[in-house]
Amino acid sequence: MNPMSTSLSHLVTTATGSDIRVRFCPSPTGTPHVGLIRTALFNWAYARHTGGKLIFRIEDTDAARDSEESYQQILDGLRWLHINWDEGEGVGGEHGPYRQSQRSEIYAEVIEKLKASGHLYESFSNAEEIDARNEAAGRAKQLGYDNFDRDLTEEQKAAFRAEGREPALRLRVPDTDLSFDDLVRGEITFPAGSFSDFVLVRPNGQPLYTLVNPVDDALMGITHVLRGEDILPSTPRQIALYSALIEIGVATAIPRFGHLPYVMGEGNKKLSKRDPESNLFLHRERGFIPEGLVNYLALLGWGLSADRDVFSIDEFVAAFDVADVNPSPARFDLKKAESINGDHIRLLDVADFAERTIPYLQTAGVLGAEVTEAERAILTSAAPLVQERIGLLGEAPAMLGFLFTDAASLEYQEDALKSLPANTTDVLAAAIAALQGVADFTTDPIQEALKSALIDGLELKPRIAYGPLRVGISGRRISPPLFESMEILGKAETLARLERLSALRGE
RNA sequence: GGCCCCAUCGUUUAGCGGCCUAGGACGCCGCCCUUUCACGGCGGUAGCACGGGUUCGAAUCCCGUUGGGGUCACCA
Repeated sequence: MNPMSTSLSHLVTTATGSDIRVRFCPSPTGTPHVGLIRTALFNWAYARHTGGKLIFRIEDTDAARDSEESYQQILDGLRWLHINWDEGEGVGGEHGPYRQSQRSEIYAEVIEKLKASGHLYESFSNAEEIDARNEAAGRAKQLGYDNFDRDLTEEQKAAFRAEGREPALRLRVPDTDLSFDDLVRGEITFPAGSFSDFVLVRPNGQPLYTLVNPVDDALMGITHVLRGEDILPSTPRQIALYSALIEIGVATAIPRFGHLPYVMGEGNKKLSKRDPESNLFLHRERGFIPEGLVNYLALLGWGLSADRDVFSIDEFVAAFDVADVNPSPARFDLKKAESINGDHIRLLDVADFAERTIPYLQTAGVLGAEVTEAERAILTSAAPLVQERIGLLGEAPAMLGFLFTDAASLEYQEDALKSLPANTTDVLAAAIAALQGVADFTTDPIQEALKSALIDGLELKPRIAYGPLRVGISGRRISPPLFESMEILGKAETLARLERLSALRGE
């Protein structure tokens, strides 16, 4: 470390184990993004793993963009994924209120202390003036603020006020290098001059995120800040603020920071709110189950072990350590996510699986709001048949729909009809004749009867023989296993369906 | 442009100096199982960005280059 750098390491928290306090502090704007949820998940897992606490705070200081609806959606999403918290909105705690919009007096007090101690100063420069000065000085204008107002005299300030201008408040940052030891990236140093005095309070007295976020973390005793890597460049400023807060007695220590890698979309860009895959609820609507999505999200920048990537939430918590997070960005791969989800669906207890398909069947109109005993019985019989062939619960309606209708209303899919071979009528006739003779209408006898009539008798290939039957009973080319499906439908219904298709073909 | 971060198969991840002629998973391609589709099983495809060092030995450490990303707001 060079002699010009400031070592603040003695001010950094030493909290470990159950003294660890992490937080999730979303800004309620829009629908929850999977990247946001991944951040929540890692914070949660770290708290649970260490026995520490997770604090849930709402950063609603942007009245123009924040909405109650978005807040409700965040709650909904967290609850769905079983992410709970120990302190904060909804559960209370000794550091409340946990909504920044309700903490104005607290900020006002901190601002006063910061002003009194000389850490803040009045800045009258506006953006145009800053640009103009940079240009005049031959400095790139992207360099931003030049600390121009640091040493304004009282006369100069009075002159600005006389013009009717009101000052913003900036923090005086140290003119030295600033380093910190990132939990996922290791030592990071920002050279002196690469970060400048920044605005904490608007001229109208409104505190900005730059102030309230660290102040709340300090007041709430946050020890570990796990957040997206997009705010990595602002960390030196925050550390500067922290050291000021410690001096005035508002903070006791600087937290440790861990910057989580981005969640990427297609190409080389961050998964944007515009990308449908970024929408948490879209995944739920399509039939991701919490176990599957949590597992996949955990895989974005972390791994359980060298040879396993399907694991339970408990296993995740038991093994998770932010130090093991991979610093490079991860791409959200829907195919892989669905595969993981399918594995979790297969892991479900069959009754649980059946229960979870109900909302999807209702949304699709396959089942009504009230599920009858008869429907439930059908679902119970059919669940094992589809559980191992879908990756998303949203596939259930298409797979099971035919079981909840009758011969007259069954709809045939166009591609299914097209797949019918020329001798369909003969196949159907032979199958009907064979099935009429089956007394015990269960899978095995059904299979035997059809095999002997169609495969042995007519010498058909299974594909040719059973294809028309599948279309006849399900209306689709793809369905749960045929004989089992016939058993569930029952003899009369099965025959009625085969006859209807036969009649249709006879026309 | 300044500053910062990142860099192993198409994707994700293992690897933290010798176990690596680089392992797993998804995807893709074959084959098997089979009443369709799946599931499952077997096999295959494909990667250490480049260049210098350090070392007996480098995917692993250091430096540089290149590439990608982020950030430079009186948004959060």
